[in-house]
Amino acid sequence: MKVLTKHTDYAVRALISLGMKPDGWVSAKSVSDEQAIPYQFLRRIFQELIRSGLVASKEGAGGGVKLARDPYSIRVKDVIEIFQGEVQVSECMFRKQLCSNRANCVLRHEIMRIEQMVNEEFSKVTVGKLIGDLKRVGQMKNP
Amino acid sequence: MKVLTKHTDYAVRALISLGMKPDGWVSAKSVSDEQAIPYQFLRRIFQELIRSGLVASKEGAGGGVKLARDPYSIRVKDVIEIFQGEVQVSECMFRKQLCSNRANCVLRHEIMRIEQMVNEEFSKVTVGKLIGDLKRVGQMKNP
DNA sequence: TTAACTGATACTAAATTAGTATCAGAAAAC
DNA sequence: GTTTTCTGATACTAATTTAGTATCAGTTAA
Repeated sequence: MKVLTKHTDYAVRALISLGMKPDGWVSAKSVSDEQAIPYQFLRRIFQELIRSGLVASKEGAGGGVKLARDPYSIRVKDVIEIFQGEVQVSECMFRKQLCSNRANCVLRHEIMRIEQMVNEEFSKVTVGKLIGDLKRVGQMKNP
Repeated sequence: MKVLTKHTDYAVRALISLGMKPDGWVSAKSVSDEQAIPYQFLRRIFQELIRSGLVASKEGAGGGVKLARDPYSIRVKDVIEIFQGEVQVSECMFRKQLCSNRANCVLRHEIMRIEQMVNEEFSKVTVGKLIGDLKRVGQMKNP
């Protein structure tokens, strides 16, 4: 069971990459090269991130992208929701077939509890925190 | 982001259904009808559960399936692993590209921590527990 | 011997994920 | 003022996973 898709994976890595170069515009091409992410794929990922307000862009030569917000305000949870939708443990288990009373269903609470916990965990991890960790350990491949 | 697939969803519901009728063999057909799970799909799900040792089967008329183990020993985590493989947050994020030293990577620990937490949560939920909850609330549709 | 079952396996369809390609237009550089 | 470097938008294909169907063989009880 793979929780995160390539979209999310690449997006987080791209955001970290941007967050480590806070001055000026960075081209999608350079991020693509640095992180070994297919260029056209990354372009579309950036477009989503721009639409969602996490990234700002500037057209034309000398343009590019950069973080639009404080790295510590960008949570992995936000990125997941952009590319994979809200975290849902199961669309229907214990909801359609088994429960007649959704509001008070004990099982639903069980499932919701796990959903909430997963969400909380992914909320705790921010791009800023990841950059901090990376700098502390000094393991970023191409800084 | 949907964490559980239909395979897992149906399997858990089928296991609950079996767990609520502990005496004798139950046909796949009756579980299919009761839980509104497509018959042939459910057949294949049972075959997996049988191979994995969670369910026992008996061929021929009067045969069918039943739980092979104590319902409290069957964890949702086990079912997930049968149909969706091990819980993995991300195959490669921070593993291939960013980390030069896997063993000591702080980020890897971050991800691993979430993986472990998810696994623990799904381990806490057993078929027996779910049946207990259901009985307590009396909300199983077709008991 | 027939009806009710599982065992095994091959197959199709739909949805999601991953990746590519192309054209238009903006801005800087020359 | 044209060329180069960039994003905006969008259409497209390929691969993989998920979901579901169909069929035949063999077993057991009535």
